[in-house]
Amino acid sequence: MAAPDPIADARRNWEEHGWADVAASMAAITAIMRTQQILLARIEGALKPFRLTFARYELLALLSFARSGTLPMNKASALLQVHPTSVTNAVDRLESAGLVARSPHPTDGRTTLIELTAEGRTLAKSATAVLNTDVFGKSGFASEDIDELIRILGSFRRNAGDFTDD
Amino acid sequence: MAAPDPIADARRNWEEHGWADVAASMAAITAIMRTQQILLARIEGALKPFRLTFARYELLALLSFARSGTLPMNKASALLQVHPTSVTNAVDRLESAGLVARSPHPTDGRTTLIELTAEGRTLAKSATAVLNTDVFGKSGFASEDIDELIRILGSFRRNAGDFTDD
DNA sequence: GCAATATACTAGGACATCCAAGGGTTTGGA
DNA sequence: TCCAAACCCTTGGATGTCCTAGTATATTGC
Repeated sequence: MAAPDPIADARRNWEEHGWADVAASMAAITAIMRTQQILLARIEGALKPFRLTFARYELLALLSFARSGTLPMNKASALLQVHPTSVTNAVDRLESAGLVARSPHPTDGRTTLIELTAEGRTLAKSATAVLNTDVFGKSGFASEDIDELIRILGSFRRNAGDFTDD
Repeated sequence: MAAPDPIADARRNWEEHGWADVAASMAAITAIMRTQQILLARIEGALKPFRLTFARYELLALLSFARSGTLPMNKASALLQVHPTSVTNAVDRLESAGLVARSPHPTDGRTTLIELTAEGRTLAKSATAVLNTDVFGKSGFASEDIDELIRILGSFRRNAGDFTDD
């Protein structure tokens, strides 16, 4: 009836095959991968009733916090840290659902602005409430561990060039 | 020239909109998502010369550690913690590349065994060496932080039902 | 022994991500 | 002024993941 930890198994395999020096690092990275998978599944589950995926939700949330309620596509791509084509894809679907609208940039003909519709704003608010209550509010992390995670992962991301201190 | 941290921005937004109680949790979870994205990109980059993706590499590595060099599809699905159709997909491509082979289970007609070919075993070994040297060996995590991550994420995964202590 | 239930794998479809390439718009240096 | 380089978005293609069926094989219970 035992359900052993596949990551602990992998670590043992690494150690037994001459890679003991990187076994812990491998285990930590694999654990991050798996944790992300679990969290993403929870998030997608919470968003399902809203007919939203996490990618689309993130875009809606980003727009809802923008002062003007609009953002250029490339800005959204940079802030969400995803490929521009992923934003195109998300906007296509959100636009079909009537949650956002595209409009040309007033002065730069290359740029397209994304704008939240009233319906999009309402849905973003509802989805955020559910996400906060059902996922973030019940993450399963101890609160000291949350601070540790933010510190460790923040250090990693800064080191990876994800952002710089101004 | 500042490149502020998008996650810190999001956390501020959360706090300013009445969700201060879950803002830290949101930030930690978002950081996990982003860290996974960065790590996955590194891994895929390291595997590119081998014409392998991470999903396919994981399957090869798993097979290379199996005593007999073979595993039933359902076993692989359970150990990799992915959907059975994902394994079907990976095996299809690995089989096309001549790295694994399917064979019927000797006693259970429902089951298909995946077997590593000689070529697959060689490639797995080379890819592992590169991954260990270029990714796991240069993760960018402090070694005390690696232990912390393993502890925190291990606790989370156990809590999430990912595994049980025997 | 045979029908009902359970298990294993695969086919088809929806989504998301990235890369490569193409067409339109701006910008900046000759 | 004018054209090349830079920038922005979209299309098309490859992968991967999951879900929902559907087919085939095993196991169970009466």
